[in-house]
Amino acid sequence: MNALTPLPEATVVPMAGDCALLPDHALFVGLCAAEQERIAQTFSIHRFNDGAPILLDGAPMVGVIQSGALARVSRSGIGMQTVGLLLCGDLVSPAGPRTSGVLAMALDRTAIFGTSAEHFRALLREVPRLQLNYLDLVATELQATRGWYTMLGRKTAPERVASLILRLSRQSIPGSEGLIDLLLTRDRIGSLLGLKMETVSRQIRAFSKAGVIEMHSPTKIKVLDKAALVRATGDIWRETSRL
Amino acid sequence: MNALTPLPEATVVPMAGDCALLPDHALFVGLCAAEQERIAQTFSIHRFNDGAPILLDGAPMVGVIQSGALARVSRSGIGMQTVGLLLCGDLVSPAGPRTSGVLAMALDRTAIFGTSAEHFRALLREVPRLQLNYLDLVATELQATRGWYTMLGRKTAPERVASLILRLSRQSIPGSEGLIDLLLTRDRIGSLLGLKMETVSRQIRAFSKAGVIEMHSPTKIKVLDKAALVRATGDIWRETSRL
DNA sequence: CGACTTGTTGACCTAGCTCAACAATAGTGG
DNA sequence: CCACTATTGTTGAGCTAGGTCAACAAGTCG
Repeated sequence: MNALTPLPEATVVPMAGDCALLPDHALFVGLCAAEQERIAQTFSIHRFNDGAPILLDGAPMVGVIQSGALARVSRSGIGMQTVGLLLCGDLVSPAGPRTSGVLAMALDRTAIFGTSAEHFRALLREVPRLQLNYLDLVATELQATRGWYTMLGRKTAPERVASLILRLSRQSIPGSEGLIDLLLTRDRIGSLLGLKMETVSRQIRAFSKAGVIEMHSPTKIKVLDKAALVRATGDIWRETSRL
Repeated sequence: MNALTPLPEATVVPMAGDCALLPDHALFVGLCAAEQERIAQTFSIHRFNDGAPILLDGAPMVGVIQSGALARVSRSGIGMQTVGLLLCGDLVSPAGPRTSGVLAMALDRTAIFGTSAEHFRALLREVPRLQLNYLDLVATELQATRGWYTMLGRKTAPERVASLILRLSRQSIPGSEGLIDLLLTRDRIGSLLGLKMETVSRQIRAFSKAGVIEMHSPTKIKVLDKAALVRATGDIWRETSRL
Protein backbone atom coordinates (compact mmCIF):
# COMPACT_ATOMS: atom_id res chain seq x y z
CA MET A 1 0.00 0.00 0.00
CA ASN A 2 1.60 3.16 -1.05
CA ALA A 3 1.03 6.76 -0.25
CA LEU A 4 -2.52 7.43 0.77
CA THR A 5 -3.87 4.16 -0.55
CA PRO A 6 -7.46 4.41 0.51
CA LEU A 7 -8.39 0.73 0.54
CA PRO A 8 -6.68 -1.34 3.18
CA GLU A 9 -8.20 -1.29 6.62
CA ALA A 10 -5.34 -2.11 8.95
CA THR A 11 -5.90 -5.30 10.88
CA VAL A 12 -3.06 -5.72 13.28
CA VAL A 13 -3.50 -7.43 16.58
CA PRO A 14 -0.68 -6.33 18.87
CA MET A 15 1.16 -9.61 19.32
CA ALA A 16 -1.24 -11.05 21.85
CA GLY A 17 1.25 -12.22 24.41
CA ASP A 18 1.76 -15.98 24.51
CA CYS A 19 -1.13 -17.21 22.39
CA ALA A 20 -0.06 -15.97 18.92
CA LEU A 21 3.45 -16.23 17.52
CA LEU A 22 2.78 -13.80 14.71
CA PRO A 23 0.62 -10.70 14.36
CA ASP A 24 -2.68 -11.07 12.58
CA HIS A 25 -1.68 -9.93 9.13
CA ALA A 26 -2.41 -11.06 5.58
CA LEU A 27 1.24 -12.00 5.25
CA PHE A 28 0.83 -14.76 7.81
CA VAL A 29 -2.59 -16.24 7.05
CA GLY A 30 -2.97 -19.97 6.49
CA LEU A 31 0.40 -20.96 7.91
CA CYS A 32 0.75 -24.18 9.90
CA ALA A 33 2.25 -24.18 13.39
CA ALA A 34 5.68 -25.32 12.18
CA GLU A 35 5.80 -22.60 9.56
CA GLN A 36 4.74 -19.98 12.07
CA GLU A 37 7.43 -21.18 14.40
CA ARG A 38 10.03 -20.95 11.65
CA ILE A 39 9.03 -17.40 10.82
CA ALA A 40 8.85 -16.33 14.44
CA GLN A 41 12.46 -17.43 14.80
CA THR A 42 13.57 -15.06 12.04
CA PHE A 43 11.19 -12.14 12.51
CA SER A 44 11.42 -9.83 15.44
CA ILE A 45 10.29 -6.38 16.47
CA HIS A 46 12.65 -3.59 15.57
CA ARG A 47 12.20 -0.07 16.85
CA PHE A 48 13.27 3.10 15.09
CA ASN A 49 13.44 6.67 16.27
CA ASP A 50 11.94 9.61 14.47
CA GLY A 51 13.97 10.28 11.36
CA ALA A 52 15.93 7.03 11.41
CA PRO A 53 16.37 5.11 8.16
CA ILE A 54 14.67 1.71 8.15
CA LEU A 55 17.72 -0.48 7.79
CA LEU A 56 19.10 -3.53 9.55
CA ASP A 57 22.89 -3.27 9.67
CA GLY A 58 22.74 -1.07 6.60
CA ALA A 59 20.60 -3.52 4.63
CA PRO A 60 16.95 -3.08 3.66
CA MET A 61 14.30 -4.90 5.64
CA VAL A 62 10.92 -6.51 5.10
CA GLY A 63 8.19 -6.44 7.66
CA VAL A 64 4.89 -5.19 8.93
CA ILE A 65 4.46 -1.86 10.71
CA GLN A 66 3.18 -2.43 14.24
CA SER A 67 3.05 1.19 15.34
CA GLY A 68 4.22 4.53 14.05
CA ALA A 69 4.64 5.51 10.43
CA LEU A 70 7.21 5.58 7.65
CA ALA A 71 7.91 7.88 4.77
CA ARG A 72 9.40 6.63 1.56
CA VAL A 73 11.91 9.25 0.53
CA SER A 74 13.94 9.46 -2.62
CA ARG A 75 17.27 11.24 -2.78
CA SER A 76 18.18 12.74 -6.12
CA GLY A 77 21.14 15.06 -6.07
CA ILE A 78 20.85 17.28 -3.03
CA GLY A 79 17.07 17.32 -2.87
CA MET A 80 14.88 14.88 -1.01
CA GLN A 81 11.43 13.93 -2.11
CA THR A 82 8.76 12.20 -0.11
CA VAL A 83 7.21 9.69 -2.46
CA GLY A 84 5.12 7.56 -0.16
CA LEU A 85 3.69 7.08 3.25
CA LEU A 86 3.32 3.79 5.13
CA LEU A 87 1.10 3.53 8.18
CA CYS A 88 0.37 0.96 10.84
CA GLY A 89 -0.43 -2.45 9.32
CA ASP A 90 1.25 -1.70 6.02
CA LEU A 91 3.87 -3.96 4.55
CA VAL A 92 7.40 -2.59 4.36
CA SER A 93 9.11 -4.11 1.37
CA PRO A 94 12.48 -3.30 -0.12
CA ALA A 95 10.84 -1.89 -3.21
CA GLY A 96 12.19 -4.32 -5.75
CA PRO A 97 15.62 -5.12 -7.07
CA ARG A 98 16.48 -1.61 -8.21
CA THR A 99 16.11 0.35 -5.03
CA SER A 100 17.17 3.44 -6.96
CA GLY A 101 17.80 5.67 -3.99
CA VAL A 102 14.41 5.18 -2.42
CA LEU A 103 14.65 4.69 1.31
CA ALA A 104 12.16 4.28 4.12
CA MET A 105 12.43 6.62 7.06
CA ALA A 106 10.66 6.59 10.41
CA LEU A 107 8.33 9.54 10.97
CA ASP A 108 7.75 8.78 14.61
CA ARG A 109 8.85 6.19 17.10
CA THR A 110 8.07 3.20 14.93
CA ALA A 111 7.99 -0.53 15.57
CA ILE A 112 8.34 -2.97 12.71
CA PHE A 113 7.90 -6.72 12.95
CA GLY A 114 10.26 -8.01 10.32
CA THR A 115 13.66 -9.16 9.23
CA SER A 116 16.36 -8.36 6.72
CA ALA A 117 15.44 -8.63 3.05
CA GLU A 118 18.06 -11.33 2.70
CA HIS A 119 16.65 -13.51 5.46
CA PHE A 120 13.20 -12.91 4.12
CA ARG A 121 14.23 -14.18 0.70
CA ALA A 122 15.48 -17.35 2.33
CA LEU A 123 12.22 -17.70 4.24
CA LEU A 124 10.25 -17.32 1.02
CA ARG A 125 12.07 -20.32 -0.42
CA GLU A 126 11.40 -22.37 2.66
CA VAL A 127 7.75 -21.50 3.18
CA PRO A 128 5.80 -21.64 -0.08
CA ARG A 129 2.63 -20.42 1.60
CA LEU A 130 4.46 -17.30 2.73
CA GLN A 131 5.54 -16.78 -0.84
CA LEU A 132 1.95 -16.88 -2.04
CA ASN A 133 0.84 -14.47 0.66
CA TYR A 134 3.67 -12.12 -0.13
CA LEU A 135 2.93 -12.27 -3.84
CA ASP A 136 -0.68 -11.40 -3.15
CA LEU A 137 0.31 -8.45 -1.02
CA VAL A 138 2.75 -7.16 -3.59
CA ALA A 139 0.22 -7.60 -6.38
CA THR A 140 -2.43 -5.82 -4.35
CA GLU A 141 -0.02 -3.04 -3.57
CA LEU A 142 0.84 -2.73 -7.23
CA GLN A 143 -2.80 -2.39 -8.05
CA ALA A 144 -3.41 0.13 -5.29
CA THR A 145 -0.36 2.14 -6.27
CA ARG A 146 -1.43 2.23 -9.87
CA GLY A 147 -4.91 3.33 -8.92
CA TRP A 148 -3.71 5.91 -6.48
CA TYR A 149 -1.24 7.58 -8.76
CA THR A 150 -3.58 7.44 -11.70
CA MET A 151 -5.99 9.51 -9.67
CA LEU A 152 -3.27 11.67 -8.19
CA GLY A 153 -2.22 12.77 -11.65
CA ARG A 154 -5.70 14.12 -12.19
CA LYS A 155 -6.68 15.43 -8.78
CA THR A 156 -6.88 19.06 -7.80
CA ALA A 157 -5.03 20.44 -4.80
CA PRO A 158 -7.97 20.33 -2.36
CA GLU A 159 -8.79 16.79 -3.51
CA ARG A 160 -5.24 15.65 -2.83
CA VAL A 161 -5.10 17.21 0.60
CA ALA A 162 -8.49 15.78 1.53
CA SER A 163 -7.33 12.33 0.45
CA LEU A 164 -4.23 12.59 2.61
CA ILE A 165 -6.11 13.73 5.70
CA LEU A 166 -8.63 10.96 5.23
CA ARG A 167 -5.89 8.39 4.92
CA LEU A 168 -4.22 9.66 8.07
CA SER A 169 -7.50 9.78 9.96
CA ARG A 170 -7.37 5.99 10.09
CA GLN A 171 -4.57 6.47 12.57
CA SER A 172 -5.60 8.76 15.38
CA ILE A 173 -3.35 9.53 18.31
CA PRO A 174 -4.15 6.94 21.00
CA GLY A 175 -6.17 8.44 23.80
CA SER A 176 -7.00 11.80 22.27
CA GLU A 177 -10.40 11.29 20.66
CA GLY A 178 -10.14 11.67 16.91
CA LEU A 179 -7.10 13.91 17.02
CA ILE A 180 -4.69 13.02 14.24
CA ASP A 181 -1.07 13.87 13.62
CA LEU A 182 -0.11 14.91 10.12
CA LEU A 183 3.44 13.71 10.89
CA LEU A 184 4.87 15.75 8.03
CA THR A 185 5.72 19.41 7.55
CA ARG A 186 3.80 21.37 4.90
CA ASP A 187 6.82 21.16 2.68
CA ARG A 188 6.94 17.38 2.84
CA ILE A 189 3.22 17.01 2.39
CA GLY A 190 3.67 19.11 -0.73
CA SER A 191 6.51 16.89 -1.86
CA LEU A 192 4.28 13.86 -1.34
CA LEU A 193 1.26 15.26 -3.13
CA GLY A 194 3.09 17.09 -5.87
CA LEU A 195 2.05 20.50 -4.55
CA LYS A 196 3.90 23.51 -3.20
CA MET A 197 4.14 24.14 0.50
CA GLU A 198 2.08 27.32 0.20
CA THR A 199 -0.70 25.52 -1.61
CA VAL A 200 -0.82 22.82 1.05
CA SER A 201 -1.04 25.43 3.77
CA ARG A 202 -3.82 27.27 1.97
CA GLN A 203 -5.85 24.09 1.44
CA ILE A 204 -5.53 22.96 5.05
CA ARG A 205 -6.56 26.41 6.27
CA ALA A 206 -9.47 26.41 3.85
CA PHE A 207 -10.75 23.13 5.31
CA SER A 208 -10.28 24.58 8.76
CA LYS A 209 -12.21 27.75 7.90
CA ALA A 210 -14.96 25.67 6.32
CA GLY A 211 -15.34 23.81 9.60
CA VAL A 212 -14.37 20.49 8.09
CA ILE A 213 -11.35 20.11 10.34
CA GLU A 214 -10.09 21.75 13.50
CA MET A 215 -6.45 22.77 13.89
CA HIS A 216 -4.88 22.34 17.30
CA SER A 217 -1.34 22.92 16.14
CA PRO A 218 0.02 23.00 12.60
CA THR A 219 0.49 19.23 12.57
CA LYS A 220 -2.29 18.16 14.94
CA ILE A 221 -5.80 18.31 13.56
CA LYS A 222 -9.20 16.82 14.23
CA VAL A 223 -11.70 15.85 11.53
CA LEU A 224 -15.07 17.42 12.29
CA ASP A 225 -17.00 16.58 9.14
CA LYS A 226 -15.75 13.36 7.64
CA ALA A 227 -18.50 13.24 5.02
CA ALA A 228 -17.44 16.62 3.70
CA LEU A 229 -13.85 15.42 3.50
CA VAL A 230 -14.90 12.33 1.59
CA ARG A 231 -16.83 14.52 -0.81
CA ALA A 232 -13.80 16.79 -1.14
CA THR A 233 -11.62 13.90 -2.34
CA GLY A 234 -13.68 13.88 -5.52
CA ASP A 235 -13.46 10.10 -5.64
CA ILE A 236 -17.16 9.60 -6.14
CA TRP A 237 -18.24 11.90 -8.92
CA ARG A 238 -15.22 11.61 -11.11
CA GLU A 239 -17.43 10.90 -14.11
CA THR A 240 -15.67 13.34 -16.40
CA SER A 241 -16.68 11.03 -19.23
CA ARG A 242 -13.56 10.40 -21.23
CA LEU A 243 -13.57 8.04 -24.14
CA MET B 1 6.04 -2.19 -16.32
CA ASN B 2 3.25 0.22 -16.49
CA ALA B 3 2.48 3.16 -18.66
CA LEU B 4 5.57 4.62 -20.19
CA THR B 5 7.96 2.94 -17.82
CA PRO B 6 11.24 4.06 -19.22
CA LEU B 7 13.48 1.32 -17.89
CA PRO B 8 12.86 -2.11 -19.32
CA GLU B 9 14.56 -2.91 -22.57
CA ALA B 10 12.40 -5.58 -24.15
CA THR B 11 14.22 -8.82 -24.68
CA VAL B 12 11.92 -11.18 -26.49
CA VAL B 13 13.24 -13.74 -28.90
CA PRO B 14 10.44 -14.73 -31.24
CA MET B 15 9.96 -18.38 -30.19
CA ALA B 16 12.91 -19.71 -32.15
CA GLY B 17 11.17 -22.61 -33.86
CA ASP B 18 12.08 -25.98 -32.45
CA CYS B 19 15.08 -25.15 -30.25
CA ALA B 20 13.38 -23.15 -27.48
CA LEU B 21 10.14 -24.10 -25.79
CA LEU B 22 9.63 -20.73 -24.21
CA PRO B 23 10.47 -17.18 -25.26
CA ASP B 24 13.53 -15.57 -23.72
CA HIS B 25 11.88 -13.62 -20.94
CA ALA B 26 12.70 -12.92 -17.31
CA LEU B 27 9.64 -14.94 -16.36
CA PHE B 28 11.25 -18.10 -17.64
CA VAL B 29 14.90 -17.79 -16.63
CA GLY B 30 16.56 -20.56 -14.67
CA LEU B 31 13.94 -23.21 -15.34
CA CYS B 32 14.97 -26.83 -15.89
CA ALA B 33 13.85 -28.74 -18.97
CA ALA B 34 11.02 -30.50 -17.16
CA GLU B 35 9.67 -27.25 -15.82
CA GLN B 36 9.90 -25.61 -19.22
CA GLU B 37 8.05 -28.55 -20.69
CA ARG B 38 5.32 -28.23 -18.06
CA ILE B 39 4.88 -24.54 -18.75
CA ALA B 40 4.94 -24.97 -22.51
CA GLN B 41 2.03 -27.39 -22.13
CA THR B 42 -0.09 -24.74 -20.46
CA PHE B 43 1.08 -21.57 -22.20
CA SER B 44 0.25 -20.84 -25.78
CA ILE B 45 0.10 -17.94 -28.15
CA HIS B 46 -3.18 -16.10 -28.23
CA ARG B 47 -3.95 -13.46 -30.82
CA PHE B 48 -6.25 -10.51 -30.39
CA ASN B 49 -7.61 -8.01 -32.86
CA ASP B 50 -7.43 -4.27 -32.47
CA GLY B 51 -9.82 -3.25 -29.73
CA ALA B 52 -10.43 -6.74 -28.36
CA PRO B 53 -10.41 -7.24 -24.59
CA ILE B 54 -7.59 -9.48 -23.37
CA LEU B 55 -9.66 -12.31 -21.95
CA LEU B 56 -9.68 -16.07 -22.27
CA ASP B 57 -13.28 -17.28 -22.16
CA GLY B 58 -14.19 -14.17 -20.26
CA ALA B 59 -11.48 -14.69 -17.62
CA PRO B 60 -8.33 -12.59 -17.19
CA MET B 61 -5.04 -13.93 -18.49
CA VAL B 62 -1.37 -13.83 -17.64
CA GLY B 63 1.37 -13.76 -20.21
CA VAL B 64 4.06 -11.98 -22.12
CA ILE B 65 3.37 -9.72 -25.09
CA GLN B 66 5.06 -11.09 -28.21
CA SER B 67 3.95 -8.43 -30.63
CA GLY B 68 1.53 -5.55 -30.67
CA ALA B 69 0.49 -3.45 -27.71
CA LEU B 70 -2.15 -3.26 -25.01
CA ALA B 71 -3.88 -0.47 -23.20
CA ARG B 72 -5.08 -0.80 -19.65
CA VAL B 73 -8.43 0.87 -19.56
CA SER B 74 -10.63 1.55 -16.60
CA ARG B 75 -14.38 1.85 -16.89
CA SER B 76 -16.06 4.10 -14.37
CA GLY B 77 -19.65 4.90 -15.13
CA ILE B 78 -19.94 5.66 -18.81
CA GLY B 79 -16.47 7.08 -19.25
CA MET B 80 -13.38 5.10 -20.15
CA GLN B 81 -9.92 6.03 -19.02
CA THR B 82 -6.64 4.78 -20.38
CA VAL B 83 -4.48 4.16 -17.34
CA GLY B 84 -1.57 2.23 -18.76
CA LEU B 85 0.20 1.02 -21.82
CA LEU B 86 1.90 -2.34 -22.28
CA LEU B 87 4.31 -2.94 -25.13
CA CYS B 88 6.15 -5.88 -26.62
CA GLY B 89 8.00 -7.87 -23.95
CA ASP B 90 5.88 -6.56 -21.10
CA LEU B 91 4.17 -8.85 -18.67
CA VAL B 92 0.39 -8.94 -18.76
CA SER B 93 -0.88 -9.68 -15.29
CA PRO B 94 -4.40 -9.64 -13.97
CA ALA B 95 -3.61 -6.67 -11.76
CA GLY B 96 -4.20 -8.24 -8.39
CA PRO B 97 -7.21 -9.65 -6.64
CA ARG B 98 -9.38 -6.55 -6.91
CA THR B 99 -9.48 -5.98 -10.63
CA SER B 100 -11.78 -3.05 -10.01
CA GLY B 101 -12.95 -2.56 -13.55
CA VAL B 102 -9.51 -2.30 -15.08
CA LEU B 103 -9.24 -4.27 -18.26
CA ALA B 104 -6.55 -4.82 -20.86
CA MET B 105 -7.42 -4.10 -24.48
CA ALA B 106 -5.48 -4.77 -27.66
CA LEU B 107 -4.36 -1.64 -29.51
CA ASP B 108 -3.24 -3.48 -32.58
CA ARG B 109 -3.12 -7.06 -33.78
CA THR B 110 -1.48 -8.43 -30.67
CA ALA B 111 0.03 -11.81 -29.80
CA ILE B 112 0.35 -12.87 -26.19
CA PHE B 113 2.16 -15.95 -24.98
CA GLY B 114 0.22 -16.89 -21.89
CA THR B 115 -2.59 -18.70 -20.18
CA SER B 116 -5.58 -18.02 -17.98
CA ALA B 117 -4.92 -16.48 -14.58
CA GLU B 118 -6.39 -19.60 -13.01
CA HIS B 119 -4.06 -22.00 -14.80
CA PHE B 120 -1.18 -19.69 -14.07
CA ARG B 121 -1.96 -19.81 -10.36
CA ALA B 122 -1.81 -23.59 -10.52
CA LEU B 123 1.50 -23.42 -12.38
CA LEU B 124 2.92 -21.11 -9.73
CA ARG B 125 2.22 -23.74 -7.09
CA GLU B 126 3.85 -26.44 -9.15
CA VAL B 127 6.95 -24.55 -10.25
CA PRO B 128 8.56 -22.67 -7.35
CA ARG B 129 11.18 -21.12 -9.60
CA LEU B 130 8.41 -19.61 -11.74
CA GLN B 131 6.92 -18.18 -8.59
CA LEU B 132 10.17 -16.46 -7.70
CA ASN B 133 10.53 -15.07 -11.20
CA TYR B 134 6.98 -13.83 -11.19
CA LEU B 135 7.41 -12.25 -7.78
CA ASP B 136 10.49 -10.44 -9.02
CA LEU B 137 8.65 -9.16 -12.06
CA VAL B 138 5.69 -7.96 -10.04
CA ALA B 139 7.98 -6.30 -7.49
CA THR B 140 9.94 -4.62 -10.25
CA GLU B 141 6.76 -3.47 -11.88
CA LEU B 142 5.55 -2.09 -8.58
CA GLN B 143 8.75 -0.15 -8.25
CA ALA B 144 8.60 1.13 -11.81
CA THR B 145 4.95 2.08 -11.46
CA ARG B 146 5.65 3.96 -8.28
CA GLY B 147 8.53 5.80 -9.85
CA TRP B 148 6.66 6.58 -13.00
CA TYR B 149 3.57 7.95 -11.39
CA THR B 150 5.57 9.85 -8.81
CA MET B 151 7.22 11.71 -11.65
CA LEU B 152 4.05 11.93 -13.68
CA GLY B 153 2.37 13.82 -10.86
CA ARG B 154 5.06 16.47 -11.15
CA LYS B 155 5.76 16.61 -14.87
CA THR B 156 4.68 19.35 -17.21
CA ALA B 157 2.70 18.66 -20.36
CA PRO B 158 5.68 18.70 -22.77
CA GLU B 159 7.64 16.47 -20.40
CA ARG B 160 4.83 13.93 -20.31
CA VAL B 161 4.40 13.85 -24.05
CA ALA B 162 8.16 13.54 -24.60
CA SER B 163 8.26 10.62 -22.17
CA LEU B 164 5.48 8.86 -24.03
CA ILE B 165 7.06 9.31 -27.43
CA LEU B 166 10.38 8.09 -26.08
CA ARG B 167 8.76 5.02 -24.60
CA LEU B 168 7.01 4.24 -27.85
CA SER B 169 10.16 4.83 -29.87
CA ARG B 170 11.45 1.53 -28.50
CA GLN B 171 8.90 -0.07 -30.72
CA SER B 172 9.25 1.14 -34.28
CA ILE B 173 7.15 -0.19 -37.10
CA PRO B 174 9.07 -3.12 -38.60
CA GLY B 175 10.64 -2.20 -41.90
CA SER B 176 10.04 1.52 -41.90
CA GLU B 177 13.23 2.97 -40.47
CA GLY B 178 12.52 4.67 -37.13
CA LEU B 179 8.89 5.38 -37.92
CA ILE B 180 6.75 4.84 -34.86
CA ASP B 181 3.05 4.43 -34.35
CA LEU B 182 1.44 6.36 -31.53
CA LEU B 183 -1.31 3.70 -31.46
CA LEU B 184 -3.63 6.00 -29.55
CA THR B 185 -5.80 8.94 -30.50
CA ARG B 186 -4.97 12.34 -28.99
CA ASP B 187 -7.87 11.91 -26.65
CA ARG B 188 -6.58 8.62 -25.31
CA ILE B 189 -3.03 9.89 -25.00
CA GLY B 190 -4.50 12.71 -22.97
CA SER B 191 -6.41 10.24 -20.84
CA LEU B 192 -3.18 8.30 -20.28
CA LEU B 193 -1.06 11.31 -19.41
CA GLY B 194 -3.66 13.25 -17.49
CA LEU B 195 -3.87 15.96 -20.13
CA LYS B 196 -6.55 17.29 -22.42
CA MET B 197 -6.71 16.28 -26.06
CA GLU B 198 -5.99 19.85 -27.17
CA THR B 199 -2.90 20.07 -25.01
CA VAL B 200 -1.56 16.80 -26.39
CA SER B 201 -2.12 18.02 -29.91
CA ARG B 202 -0.35 21.30 -29.19
CA GLN B 203 2.65 19.60 -27.61
CA ILE B 204 3.08 17.12 -30.45
CA ARG B 205 2.85 19.91 -32.99
CA ALA B 206 5.34 21.95 -30.99
CA PHE B 207 7.86 19.10 -31.12
CA SER B 208 7.19 18.80 -34.81
CA LYS B 209 7.74 22.51 -35.42
CA ALA B 210 10.90 22.41 -33.33
CA GLY B 211 12.21 19.72 -35.65
CA VAL B 212 12.42 17.14 -32.88
CA ILE B 213 9.96 14.82 -34.57
CA GLU B 214 8.47 14.49 -38.04
CA MET B 215 4.77 13.83 -38.51
CA HIS B 216 3.76 11.54 -41.35
CA SER B 217 0.16 11.16 -40.27
CA PRO B 218 -1.44 12.12 -36.97
CA THR B 219 -0.48 8.78 -35.42
CA LYS B 220 2.69 7.97 -37.35
CA ILE B 221 5.77 9.95 -36.41
CA LYS B 222 9.53 9.71 -36.69
CA VAL B 223 11.96 10.88 -34.01
CA LEU B 224 14.58 13.16 -35.58
CA ASP B 225 16.39 14.40 -32.49
CA LYS B 226 16.31 11.82 -29.75
CA ALA B 227 18.67 13.77 -27.50
CA ALA B 228 16.32 16.74 -27.55
CA LEU B 229 13.42 14.48 -26.62
CA VAL B 230 15.36 13.01 -23.74
CA ARG B 231 16.14 16.51 -22.55
CA ALA B 232 12.48 17.41 -22.92
CA THR B 233 11.42 14.64 -20.54
CA GLY B 234 13.07 16.64 -17.76
CA ASP B 235 14.23 13.42 -16.13
CA ILE B 236 17.80 14.58 -15.74
CA TRP B 237 17.73 18.02 -14.20
CA ARG B 238 14.86 17.54 -11.84
CA GLU B 239 16.91 19.02 -9.01
CA THR B 240 14.16 21.24 -7.72
CA SER B 241 15.82 20.80 -4.33
CA ARG B 242 13.09 19.89 -1.91
CA LEU B 243 13.85 19.00 1.62
C1' DC C 1 -20.75 12.24 -51.66
C1' DG C 2 -22.31 13.09 -46.79
C1' DA C 3 -21.92 11.72 -41.95
C1' DC C 4 -18.80 10.90 -38.40
C1' DT C 5 -14.73 10.58 -36.07
C1' DT C 6 -10.30 12.66 -35.09
C1' DG C 7 -7.07 16.44 -35.07
C1' DT C 8 -5.80 21.58 -35.08
C1' DT C 9 -5.94 26.22 -33.77
C1' DG C 10 -7.34 30.46 -31.38
C1' DA C 11 -9.26 33.19 -27.41
C1' DC C 12 -10.04 33.14 -22.90
C1' DC C 13 -10.03 31.70 -17.80
C1' DT C 14 -8.49 29.64 -13.60
C1' DA C 15 -5.80 26.70 -10.38
C1' DG C 16 -1.74 26.50 -8.57
C1' DC C 17 3.20 28.17 -8.81
C1' DT C 18 6.49 32.04 -7.73
C1' DC C 19 8.12 35.62 -5.10
C1' DA C 20 8.12 38.08 -1.02
C1' DA C 21 7.01 39.61 3.50
C1' DC C 22 5.92 38.22 7.89
C1' DA C 23 4.24 35.34 12.07
C1' DA C 24 4.64 31.55 15.10
C1' DT C 25 7.30 28.13 17.26
C1' DA C 26 11.28 25.79 19.04
C1' DG C 27 15.77 25.62 20.45
C1' DT C 28 20.09 27.52 22.41
C1' DG C 29 23.31 29.96 25.02
C1' DG C 30 23.99 33.68 28.32
C1' DC D 1 14.40 34.08 32.36
C1' DC D 2 15.25 36.49 28.13
C1' DA D 3 17.24 37.78 23.67
C1' DC D 4 18.80 35.45 19.29
C1' DT D 5 18.42 32.34 15.62
C1' DA D 6 16.49 28.78 12.77
C1' DT D 7 12.84 26.36 11.24
C1' DT D 8 8.14 26.03 9.90
C1' DG D 9 3.79 28.02 8.72
C1' DT D 10 0.68 31.88 6.80
C1' DT D 11 -0.82 35.27 3.69
C1' DG D 12 -0.90 38.44 -0.27
C1' DA D 13 0.06 39.81 -5.21
C1' DG D 14 1.16 38.61 -9.57
C1' DC D 15 2.11 35.14 -13.44
C1' DT D 16 1.62 31.14 -16.33
C1' DA D 17 0.61 26.40 -17.80
C1' DG D 18 -2.90 24.07 -19.04
C1' DG D 19 -7.97 23.55 -19.05
C1' DT D 20 -12.38 25.19 -21.47
C1' DC D 21 -15.07 26.57 -25.23
C1' DA D 22 -15.71 27.03 -29.92
C1' DA D 23 -14.86 26.91 -34.76
C1' DC D 24 -12.96 24.47 -38.36
C1' DA D 25 -9.96 21.06 -41.09
C1' DA D 26 -8.80 16.53 -42.32
C1' DG D 27 -9.38 11.86 -42.63
C1' DT D 28 -12.37 7.76 -43.08
C1' DC D 29 -15.98 4.80 -43.86
C1' DG D 30 -20.68 3.74 -45.48
